[in-house]
Amino acid sequence: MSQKALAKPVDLETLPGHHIRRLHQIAVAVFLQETQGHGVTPVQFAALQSVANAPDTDQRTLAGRIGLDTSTVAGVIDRLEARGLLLRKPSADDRRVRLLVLTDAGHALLRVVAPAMHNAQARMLAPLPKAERAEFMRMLRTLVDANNELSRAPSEA
Amino acid sequence: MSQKALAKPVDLETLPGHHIRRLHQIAVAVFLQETQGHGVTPVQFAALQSVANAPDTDQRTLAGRIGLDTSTVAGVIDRLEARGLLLRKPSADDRRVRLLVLTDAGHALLRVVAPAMHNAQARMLAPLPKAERAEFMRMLRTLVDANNELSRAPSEA
DNA sequence: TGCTCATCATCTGTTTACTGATGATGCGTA
DNA sequence: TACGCATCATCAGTAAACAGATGATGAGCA
Repeated sequence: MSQKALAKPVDLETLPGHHIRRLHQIAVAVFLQETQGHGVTPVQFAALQSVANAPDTDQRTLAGRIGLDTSTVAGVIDRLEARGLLLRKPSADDRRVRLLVLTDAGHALLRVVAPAMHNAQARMLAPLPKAERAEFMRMLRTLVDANNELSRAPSEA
Repeated sequence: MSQKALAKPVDLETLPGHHIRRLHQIAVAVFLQETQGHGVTPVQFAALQSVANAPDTDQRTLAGRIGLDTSTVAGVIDRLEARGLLLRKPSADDRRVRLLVLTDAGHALLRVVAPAMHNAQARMLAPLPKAERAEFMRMLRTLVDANNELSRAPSEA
């Protein structure tokens, strides 16, 4: 009876969270492999592309669009600005705000990286039979949308 | 013609990697919410549970089991050891190796946290109709298994 | 036996990602 | 107009996650 109670074994393989973490690691690895040489991370790409799609947005809005904390965005933008890919312009309307715009170098980089990025996305889903890929994406979207408000920077509709 | 070429717009919503990143953020947030007060992260839980399942494993093997870099494991174990949840014992056979074992406190914590962790997993998949949850898990597993060797610390079979 | 090579753990440095706090500014209302 | 509160960006601190390098040890082979 001096035997201490041991924790019940739990198979990590049965836990969704565990696989989601692993898949995220893999997604990042594939992205970096395909875009290697350009020195862009998935998050940096998302930030650049989002600013390209909608110039002159403030950092808070960008954070909402790509699903990041504003403090995380600050760091990401710091690095992109340091590399001359994007600019922070003061806003004429509100002196708290800094509006984001791509530089020519930023646009050029996006154009070069885009095909590699699309390859990465394709490679990631390739192990699923073609018919199941859309299904997987649909479920992924369902889960993200439904739980959206749980992360600190919920994507705004 | 002085017009510089702009990057083609890309909808981030169509990119698997983007949603996978978001879902991972959500999974972590739900886990922390459910286990709040115990101060355990998902990765720390995985490390503890894995050592509980198989005591006396070295850090390299643990890294493989939970899909982490050995350098990442070093940090995770540092924090768990500092909290007295686990011990690094020198191995009698090989002086390079440090074998991991849970302390009583480690076992106790696992027992307390396990139900909360299971709640978190259930909540995460709840937005999918019951019938689709197993399907989602199956696809997840397919993708992770197929791309396993891409991450730095591939899980060993 | 001694050399080379592999292996285990660790360290440094970078990027994401969060919490919680702070400074500067804007805005509504008393 | 002035006060209080909200908002935008940022900072400090902590935790994952990687790459690449190093130190200590083990193991096979000449």
